[in-house]
Amino acid sequence: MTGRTPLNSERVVAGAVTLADREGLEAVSMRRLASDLDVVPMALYKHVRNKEQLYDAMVASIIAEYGVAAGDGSPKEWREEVTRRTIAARSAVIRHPWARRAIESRTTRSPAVLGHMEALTSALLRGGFTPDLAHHVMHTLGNRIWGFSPELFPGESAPLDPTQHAGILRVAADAIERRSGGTCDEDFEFSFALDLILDGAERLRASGWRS
Amino acid sequence: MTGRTPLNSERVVAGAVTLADREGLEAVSMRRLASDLDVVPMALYKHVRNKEQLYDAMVASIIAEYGVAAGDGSPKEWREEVTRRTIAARSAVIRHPWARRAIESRTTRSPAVLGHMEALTSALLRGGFTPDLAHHVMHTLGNRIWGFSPELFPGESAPLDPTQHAGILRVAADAIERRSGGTCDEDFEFSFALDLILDGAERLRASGWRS
DNA sequence: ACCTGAACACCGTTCAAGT
DNA sequence: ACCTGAACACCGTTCAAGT
Repeated sequence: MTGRTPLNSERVVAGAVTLADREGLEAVSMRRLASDLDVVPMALYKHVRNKEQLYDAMVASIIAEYGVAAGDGSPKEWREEVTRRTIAARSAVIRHPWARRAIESRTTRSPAVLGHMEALTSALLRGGFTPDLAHHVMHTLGNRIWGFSPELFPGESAPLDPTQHAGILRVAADAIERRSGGTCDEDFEFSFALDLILDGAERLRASGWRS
Repeated sequence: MTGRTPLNSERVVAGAVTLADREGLEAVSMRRLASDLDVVPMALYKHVRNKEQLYDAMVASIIAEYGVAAGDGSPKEWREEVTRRTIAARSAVIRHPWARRAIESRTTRSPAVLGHMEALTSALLRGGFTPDLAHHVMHTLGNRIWGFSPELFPGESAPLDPTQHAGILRVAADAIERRSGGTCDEDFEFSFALDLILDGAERLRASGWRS
């Protein structure tokens, strides 16, 4: 009964992704994954060199989802292209909450990573940006190109009580929480930031910016 | 000889920071820290509840450096204030390379975290931003308020060879690496992004932006 | 009352012994 | 040649036994 379906790297990686989706990244240990796959721990080492390389493969499989979600139809106007791919990345990262930490922990430039960066860069170049300016704009977009919405305000759940935090101003607490406008809408924040940055980029491009 | 200087929470946290500075965050284990402090592992639990709380304390001690580095003199014009504090944060994070991962792993809103957010928010409010717009601008600055410069291009060391990556365009590879302008200057990228975002913020403020 | 050695339930990975 | 149980060197944390 053990090993009915023979193990291969795809099954290993898919198992790791499923496990991370269900119980978080910290649940993904070689031993636990092996037991989920009904296999002895050592068997995994036939298909992945070590745990680091397993993480690499998990990240690659998530980034592959970016392109799929982006549709990849006919080439669009640069701004639409950048927006579409970035939002696609964001939706993949939202589907796999562990992906953010996993992506940030990687230090190797995988083909998947490069492919995504090239798609965005090419859109900017086609849109008339110089290589220099395109590079700076990519940096300004920063982690947002990976679909990360900076979680500025960890633990949003508990309301911020100024009386509990010595000296914090009521008006500042309100601004931090944006209590006036109800709860903070992450989708809105993401596209607000994207628009502000792309507006700035377009302005620099149009004015012929040089370093 | 063991326990010559009696242990206290400050010594525990300082020891953890030193250890992380020297050997990285992953070297900070309760057992290893205990042995560095010439103490039995269990002794640490008298001063920190568990490892999570030790991380909390390490992060708090780093964020405390932000304010120190920022000088905290007389109140400045909003843009100078935001820039100064953000750069101060960046320099602290550069001094402690593990800090970024540690800060991002925290989920509780500590007084140190709140204090930094309040200082930035207050500067914006004093500068004439509405609480709403101040909130959105904070989101747009994103992780940069913690001094993180998004490491877009992991493994920058090895030059990007287009012939090794199927289909990547030479011109895109150049833009990604910015080979034309020499190596990528992280300091320049950080202040370029900061300026672009603060320019955009100021424009929205001046035009009386409303959602 | 305080302190701590041993134990528990885990890790990632190696390696030698078994088929 | 392949597979894998046991082992190694670690974890964080608990707990009971010793002073």
